[in-house]
Amino acid sequence: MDDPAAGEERTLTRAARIQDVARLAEVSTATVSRALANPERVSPEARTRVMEAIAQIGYVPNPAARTLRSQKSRMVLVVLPTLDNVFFSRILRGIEETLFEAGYGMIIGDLDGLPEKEVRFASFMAAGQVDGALLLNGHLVGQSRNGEGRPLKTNVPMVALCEAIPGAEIPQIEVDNRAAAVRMMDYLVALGHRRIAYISGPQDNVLERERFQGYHEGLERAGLALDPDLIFSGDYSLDAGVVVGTKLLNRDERPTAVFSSNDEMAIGLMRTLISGGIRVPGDISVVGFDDIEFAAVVEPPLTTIRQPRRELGRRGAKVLLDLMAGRNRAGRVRLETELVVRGSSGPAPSGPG
Amino acid sequence: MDDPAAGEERTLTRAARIQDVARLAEVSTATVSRALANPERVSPEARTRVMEAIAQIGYVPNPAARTLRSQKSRMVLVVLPTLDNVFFSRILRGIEETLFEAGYGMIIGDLDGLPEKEVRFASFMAAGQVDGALLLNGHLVGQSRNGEGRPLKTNVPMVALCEAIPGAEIPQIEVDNRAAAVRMMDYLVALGHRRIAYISGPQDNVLERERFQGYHEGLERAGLALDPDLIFSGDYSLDAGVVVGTKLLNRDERPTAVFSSNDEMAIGLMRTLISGGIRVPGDISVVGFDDIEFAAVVEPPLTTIRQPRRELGRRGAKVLLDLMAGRNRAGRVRLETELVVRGSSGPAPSGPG
DNA sequence: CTGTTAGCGCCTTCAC
DNA sequence: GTGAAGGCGCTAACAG
Repeated sequence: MDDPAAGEERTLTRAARIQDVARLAEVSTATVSRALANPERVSPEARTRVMEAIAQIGYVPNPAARTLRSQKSRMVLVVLPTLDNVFFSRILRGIEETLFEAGYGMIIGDLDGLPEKEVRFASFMAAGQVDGALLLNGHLVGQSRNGEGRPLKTNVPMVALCEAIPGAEIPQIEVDNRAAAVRMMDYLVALGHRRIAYISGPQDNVLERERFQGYHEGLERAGLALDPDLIFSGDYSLDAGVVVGTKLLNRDERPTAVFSSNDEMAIGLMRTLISGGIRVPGDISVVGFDDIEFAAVVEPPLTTIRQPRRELGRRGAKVLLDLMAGRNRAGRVRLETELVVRGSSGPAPSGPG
Repeated sequence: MDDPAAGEERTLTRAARIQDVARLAEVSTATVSRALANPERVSPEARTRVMEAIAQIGYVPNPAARTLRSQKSRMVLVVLPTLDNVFFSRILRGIEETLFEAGYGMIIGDLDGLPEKEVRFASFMAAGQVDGALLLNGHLVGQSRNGEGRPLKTNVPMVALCEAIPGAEIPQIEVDNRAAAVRMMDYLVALGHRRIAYISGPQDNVLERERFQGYHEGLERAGLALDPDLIFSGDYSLDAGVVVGTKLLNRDERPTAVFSSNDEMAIGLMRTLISGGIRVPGDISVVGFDDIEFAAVVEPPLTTIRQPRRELGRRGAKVLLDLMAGRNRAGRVRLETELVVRGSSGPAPSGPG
C-alpha cells in the first residue's frame, strides 16, 4: 500500500506530467520523451520502466506544451461554407479518416455565410494553431478583402478542395465539373434532345461556373445556340427546383430536357412537373449532378453525375499531409466522375419540341 | 522608410511575438498582455501604442503558449458516430454557431465505428487539449471498456446530446423520442389502424430503444398486443426500407400501417411498396421519424416527426459553455418534437386487414 | 545510451 | 499604471 499522506498531496488529481513519469521510472525527462518519440534510441530496460510508469499513472503528453516547443500542432483547419449539407459532410469524412490515420486532428471552420468568422479562422493559421488548412470554400482565407488590410502572410500549407481558387498558388483537388457537364450534354444530345434547359446554382460559385461552362460547351459541340429562355437560376435547394417546375408548367413551348446543376433541384423539378401532368422522361427528361443518395430512390430514379466525394476528401488530405511533411506535391489533381443513367432521362419526344 | 538591413534580419517571417509588440510600442510584455486582456487597466496612451504596434506587425497571440500558461484551450471536442449523416451535421451546425460566438473552436471526433479512435479522442480530454466535450455518440468517451484499464479520470466538463447516457452523471440534452413515438402511435390508432408494423434502427442505439418503447407504449394504450411478426429491423438506410418492403410484398397478411424509426427507411419502404402495386396510404400508411428535407418531396409526402436538430446543438453547446464557466447547469433537458402530418398516412382500410 | 540545460510564447504575481 | 521574473510541460541541443 502507498503512503496515504503521499496521495493527500495531490487530491486535485492534476494531470500527470513527464516529470512524474521520469521520477517513477527513475530516468530523466529526456529519456521519457525519447521513449515516446524514438523508442529505438532508448535501452530496452529503460523503455520498459518508462512505459510501465506511463501506464501506472496514466500519463498523456500535454499537447499545448508539445506544440509550443515543437512548433507543430498536429491539427488541420478545414474551412467550409456550411456543415449542413450532405455534399460537404461526405467529403469531410474522407478528410477526417485520412487525417486521423496520420495522427492529425481536425478543427472545423464553418463559414456559414458570416465573413467575420473568416477572420478568426485566418488567425488560427497565423497563430500556428494549425499546421495546415483545407479550403472547401472557394477562396483564400484571410486574404485581404478589397485590398484592405494586409493579406495574411502565413506559411501554413493549404490545399483547395472542390472549388478551384483561380490564381492561387496552392494545390487544387477537384472534380472536373466542366468535363462532366459536357458529358451529360453529349448524352442528352445523343438522345435527340435539342431544346435543353439548364438550372444553375448560385452564380458566384466557382464550381457552378464550371458546370455552366460545360453546359455551354455541350451546346456548341452539338451546334446548338444558347437560349436565355432556357436558363434558370436556383440556389441548389429542393424549392428552387419547384419554382422552376412551376415556371415550366406555365409555358407553351417547353424544353425536352432539363439539366439541373445539382440533384436537389432536379428532384424538386421532377416532382413539380409530374404533379402538373407532365411525364418524365416521356415529355421531358430531367438530369442532375452529384448523385446524392436520394437520386436513386425518387420516382423515376434520377440520371445524374456521380462525384467521388469521399475520395476527394481523402486525396485533399493526403496532398496536404505531403505538403506539411515538406514533400512538394503541388499542382492540380482532377478526379474522374461517372455518368449514372437512370430512369429520368430518355429519347426526346418526336413531335415538335 | 525603414532601414533595409533591419528587415533583412527576419526574412523567414517568423510569426510576431508579444516581445516584438512590446519593443515597438516601447512597453513591457506585461503591458501588451494586459492591453489585450484588461484594456481598462492600461493607460490610454500605452493602449493606443500597443494596438498600433499589433496592427502594424500583425501580431496574433500564440494559442499554444496561452493554453500552456492558462490551462485553457478554448477548444471543445465533439464526438459523434459519423459525420456522414444529415442528422448529425444539422446538430453540428447549431453547436458550431454557439461555440463560435463564445470564442470557442471545435475539434471533431468522428468515431466512424472504429473503437481505437475513441482512445485518441479520450486523450484529447485527458491532455487538456480541450476544455469540454459534447458527446453525440451515446456513451462516455474514455470509459474503461469491460472494466479493463482505469476509467479515464478527467475533470473535463461533458454534455450528452441526442442519445442519453444511462447512469452517467452529466447533463443530457435530448429529444423526447419516446413521447414523440407515442404521439405518432396515437395518431395512427385514431385513424383506425390496428395492425401497425415497426421498423427499428440498430438495437444498441439508445435513441432507437426509446423510439421502440414509444411504439410499444402506443400499442398498450390502444389495447393492442405487440406482434413479433410486425417488427422489422433495419439500419436507418434507404436500402433497409427496401428490404422490409420486399418482405411485406411477399406476405399474405399485411399491416395497415408501418411506423419506421427514421425517414430514410420509410422512404425506401414506400418506394418499394408502390412499385409492388400497393397504394400508400390507400392500402398501407407509412410514417417516419426525423423530418429530413426529402420527407416533404417524396410521393406521397411523408408523415413524420420533426426534431429541432439545430436547436439541440445550440442548447447542448450552451449548457457546456455554462459548465465550463463553472455555472452548474446539470440535469436533463428535453426538447419538444412536432408531428408533421402529410400525405403518406390515412385512415385504415375498412376490409379485413 | 542518458542526463543537463535552455528555451518555445505567454500570463501573472510581485514589487515599485 | 507599469516592469521584472518565473514557470506552464515539453523537446532538442549538447555533453558525457
